[in-house]
Amino acid sequence: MAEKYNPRTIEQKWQQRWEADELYVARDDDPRPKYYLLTMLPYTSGDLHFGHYYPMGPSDTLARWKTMNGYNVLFPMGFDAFGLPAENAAIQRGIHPREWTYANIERMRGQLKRMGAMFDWTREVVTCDPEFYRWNQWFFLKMFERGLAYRAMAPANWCPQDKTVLANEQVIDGRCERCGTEVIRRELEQWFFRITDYADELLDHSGIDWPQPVITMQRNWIGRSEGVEVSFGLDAPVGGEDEIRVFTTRIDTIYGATFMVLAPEHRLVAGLTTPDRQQEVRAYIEQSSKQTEIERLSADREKTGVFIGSHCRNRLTGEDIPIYIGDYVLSSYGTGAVMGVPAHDARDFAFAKKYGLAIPVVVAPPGWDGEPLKEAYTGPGTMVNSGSFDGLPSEEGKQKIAEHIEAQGWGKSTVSYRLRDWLISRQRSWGTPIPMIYCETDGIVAVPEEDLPVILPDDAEFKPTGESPLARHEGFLRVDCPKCGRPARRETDTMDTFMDSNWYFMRYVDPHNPERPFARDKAEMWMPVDQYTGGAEHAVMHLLYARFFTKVVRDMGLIGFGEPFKRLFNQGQILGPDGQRMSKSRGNVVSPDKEVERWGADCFRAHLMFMGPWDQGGPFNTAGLAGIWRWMNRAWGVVLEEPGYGDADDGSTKELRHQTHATIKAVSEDIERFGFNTMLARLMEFTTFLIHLRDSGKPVDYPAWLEARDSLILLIAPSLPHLSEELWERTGHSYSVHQRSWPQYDAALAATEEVTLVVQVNGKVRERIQVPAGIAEAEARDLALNSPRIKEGLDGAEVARVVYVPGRLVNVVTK
RNA sequence: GGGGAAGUGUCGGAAUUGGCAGACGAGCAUGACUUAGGAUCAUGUGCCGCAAGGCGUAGGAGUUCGAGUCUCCUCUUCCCCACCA
Repeated sequence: MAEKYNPRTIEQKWQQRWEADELYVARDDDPRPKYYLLTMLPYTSGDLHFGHYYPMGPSDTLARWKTMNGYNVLFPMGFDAFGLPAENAAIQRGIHPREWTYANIERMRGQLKRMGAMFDWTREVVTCDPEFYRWNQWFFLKMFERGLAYRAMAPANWCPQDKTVLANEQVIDGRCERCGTEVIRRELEQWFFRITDYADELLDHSGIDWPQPVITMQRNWIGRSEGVEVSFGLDAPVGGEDEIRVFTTRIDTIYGATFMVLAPEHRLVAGLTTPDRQQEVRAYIEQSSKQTEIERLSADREKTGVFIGSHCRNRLTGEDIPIYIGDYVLSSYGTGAVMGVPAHDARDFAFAKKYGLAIPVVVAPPGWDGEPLKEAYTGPGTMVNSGSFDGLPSEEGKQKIAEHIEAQGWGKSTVSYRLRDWLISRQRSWGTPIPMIYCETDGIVAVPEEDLPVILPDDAEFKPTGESPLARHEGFLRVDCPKCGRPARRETDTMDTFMDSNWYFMRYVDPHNPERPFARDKAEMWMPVDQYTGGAEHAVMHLLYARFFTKVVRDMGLIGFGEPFKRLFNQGQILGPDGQRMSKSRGNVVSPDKEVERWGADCFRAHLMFMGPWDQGGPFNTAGLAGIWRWMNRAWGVVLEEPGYGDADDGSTKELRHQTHATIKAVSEDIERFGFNTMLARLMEFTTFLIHLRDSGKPVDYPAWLEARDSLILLIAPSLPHLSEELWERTGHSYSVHQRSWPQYDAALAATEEVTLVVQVNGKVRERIQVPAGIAEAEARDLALNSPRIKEGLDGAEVARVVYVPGRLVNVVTK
């Protein structure tokens, strides 16, 4: 009786040996073709949880499988370490965020190692390490030089009591989470990246193999719309401007524009407000400044607005229309002004109803009889009440009116994007300092490259005062102007942490380079990433920013490609046993550490893979774990306890070899398409087959058994790295199974010799006949038609036609 | 309101191009074994029916010799975005 399978001793033993032997260190000078497999790095929140385990097992399986297929695989890991949770934890515990973060990294690294993945830890990247974030600063300077980083006003959540900026998650029901004061939106000067310069290029996903839903979401996010920017005249110039510009995608409806709505923040509002309207307008603006994101979430909230006393001219109709302000108009989209066409826009319709404005129809719905509309008609139709354009189909009218407006010099066809420039300033202290200096004489001055990195101070005090520790840290704040040498002050804002994830994968190729973010030859050797895996929640933000940044780095001449990730895969999300997202407050958290301790890393990883398709996710259950456990023990047993060898009959040896090669084929195909659950099902079937053969008592052919047994070990190596290594050693092979080649199948042996021919009558299955795989059509038809059950089923009915699917099915259709 | 994904036994799920619905695993049932091991082995397990047979992939229609798969409508669930002019 062989020794029993004991994951605890085996897993620890091999993990130590692999590490000592540097088995998984990727070499730059390896002659094999490269394969860069990247898994999104974890945020250093504390413990490794299911959300981390679920993506890692399958990607490690891929990495090992690629290695066995002859690739020089780069499979790095790191830690996303900047961000608000560290600051909050620091305030709560009265320690520096660094301490908290590095302690978490220590623990998480240990947990990741315990998983037994082939991460190359020599390339670990930690984003809060000055050796990493100095290059964030360097890139920022380069972008500033290129005009891609600029400063502008932008609203932020502001707590008037604490005098601080709040992140969205710090605003609870419109109030500051600390002091409960009502939060207002306040304009602050902040830094932006000009991502809109790349909007059109970012819409182009050709040449990359990404899931269609992600591409669609990015396209919607960028939100390109074609329309016309057209101006409405003002009688008297206001602040030097004598018109109001609006953007519209429905220029065909302009004859129906009966009012104008400006965003409350629009620059012309003050000048256009008449004295008698001052009070009401001021009140409305103040109220809308208190609109928080949360309040704005309700789209079907009543549309409100205030007339500001002035009019502007619809140049096409020649009529003057009233000007309102309304908070449903956003200053950040289009021109911050909207022409109100109540008949053909649902919001404008509601607005006109509420304020008693006219609703003239200018695009007639099909079959319209001239009656007033009960709701806005937004579809195409025939132009009416539109001067010389009457009678045209509205699509054609769009074209004609646009031409007319351009000819008159009232506006032009243009493109508008939903995408806005990327606001990267964060009024936080646990992030990359923005390397800028403000000097009274020289204005905004960049920190000279040789002075990088601008280091986050170690001794900043984190106290719940609501004020940024950097702004209060004299040593950090005070600096001499690099240009004139006079006293100046540093920028105290830090960068959005998406800056880190923009390029961390580039740093992996050359993680310790002190001179550059990375050496060009190493970048060219490893990049772009061949396969990226991660959660779908990053479909737009991270994945769009990283694409943008890669194009910027390309335009800087540092790399020769513009797309960072050739293939993308989104794994699903793992939920608690109750189907809810796991969280401590719900009490449904299952600790992966405990499960690993109990069953071993191999078993736990395999179970997560077996639960269902990787892109699906779903509720975790421990029930099925036992199934994997049993299978692993059966595999252990069948490998180590041999059958009785001898002169086997031809049939059984042939069947054994067929099963072996068919399994290799199926497993290879499953892993290729990330079908880990079906891959494991195939391996279970193969294991059962081998056990039955061994226990049948019949003699088994020695070479065929060895082929089957070794194939089984090799096929489970990517998914059960420890168990396979142990079995490989115990069957007398030389270390390491993870350096062996993936088994190849013989197509002839893998092919089945006999198939089941399904015979139907009028689409209903009536008979199944075993036939040779290569059966000729005529023979199959004969067999089917002459089968007694079919004759019976036909019951004398006349055969109209016979459908034949080669090697599969005969369908007899009666009249 | 817009966009995306999905709905198959008791449960997780399987089903290359439309071609045997329910692989594999869990659970359950019966039996064997002899143990106290998260045992193992055998058999069974979609529903109705004694049976022959019929019915079955959220519901309804359609295309087709044939639909879990394709088309349309309805319902349900999950995710993302959200007044985009």
